[in-house]
Amino acid sequence: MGISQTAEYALRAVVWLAQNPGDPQTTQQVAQGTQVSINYLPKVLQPLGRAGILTSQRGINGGYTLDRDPEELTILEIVSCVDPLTRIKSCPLKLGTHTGGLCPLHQALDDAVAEVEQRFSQTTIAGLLRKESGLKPLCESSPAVIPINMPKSQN
Amino acid sequence: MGISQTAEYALRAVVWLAQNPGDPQTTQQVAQGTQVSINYLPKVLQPLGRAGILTSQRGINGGYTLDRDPEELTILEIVSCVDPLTRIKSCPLKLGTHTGGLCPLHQALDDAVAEVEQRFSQTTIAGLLRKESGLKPLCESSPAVIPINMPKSQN
DNA sequence: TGTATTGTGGACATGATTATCCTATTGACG
DNA sequence: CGTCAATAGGATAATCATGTCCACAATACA
Repeated sequence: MGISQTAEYALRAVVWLAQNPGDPQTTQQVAQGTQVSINYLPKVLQPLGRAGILTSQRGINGGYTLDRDPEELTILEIVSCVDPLTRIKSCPLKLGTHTGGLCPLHQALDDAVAEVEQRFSQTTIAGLLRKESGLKPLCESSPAVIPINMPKSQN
Repeated sequence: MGISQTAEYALRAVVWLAQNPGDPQTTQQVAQGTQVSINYLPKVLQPLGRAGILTSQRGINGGYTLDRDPEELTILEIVSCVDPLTRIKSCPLKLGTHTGGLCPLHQALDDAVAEVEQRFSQTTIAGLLRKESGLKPLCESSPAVIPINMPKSQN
């Protein structure tokens, strides 16, 4: 169990955009910077666009731009766009309709999810960028070196 | 994002077995009690058997028996058998080999997983059974009513 | 107005998870 | 030893997440 690939990719991309404020980043730029497949990345970013988290612009000098203040943008919002946390609202055994709470097992499980939700809602993108852990957010300060003789369309 | 179906099923089954200590429960009994498909349940329980959490006995009067003290058996152990939490050990972008820690993003994500792991390691099956929340762990105190004219092989 | 650049969206391929079913094997008991 | 009850394990299907590719639409710029 863990975070999905898609959510991982979305977070990486948003961090990348936050690190490059103001100038639109093409799919290729984001893909290289975040090590996400250039083919898959657009699929990941589209929901973020629809949610108003980023803006996409076609044509020359187009690309993706972060459309939200990183100080106000949380990990939770991004994750929710592409792979929402699933809280347990009612006992998954569809036995007699009990309107009360959850049984102890599912309460414990949901508590864990609630805890994660809480954490994610308190972690902003700006917070990540501020953090000085020796490492910049995406592990390297400069884009990956592009191998020479790079075949077509790899990320 | 959430817990996998398989892990859910495993937890339900273990709770069921803990509620029926001492007498082996057949696949059918567990499946009915936990509302898990009778076809899939054995697949879920096998890893638990190999891990020594439960014992399976074939033949007449056979079935599954919990082989561990519920006081010492945690949710984490069960989940780990069938769908382990994936901690982030090193930055998933395989850029330059940095032996340091994680970058802030992945540190934040791993912290969340660590928190869940911690919770799960502190929640014992016996603890769930003790809890008096009005509901018994599997939401009902008695097995589900079996519909008459039940077609073959449904759980 | 034309052309190069860039994201959009759909069709399709691949892989993992979830689920079903069938045969083999084990064990108890007469 | 034979028979019935029960799990083990493999083959297969169905579904969803992930990933690839291509034709199209939009945008900037000359």
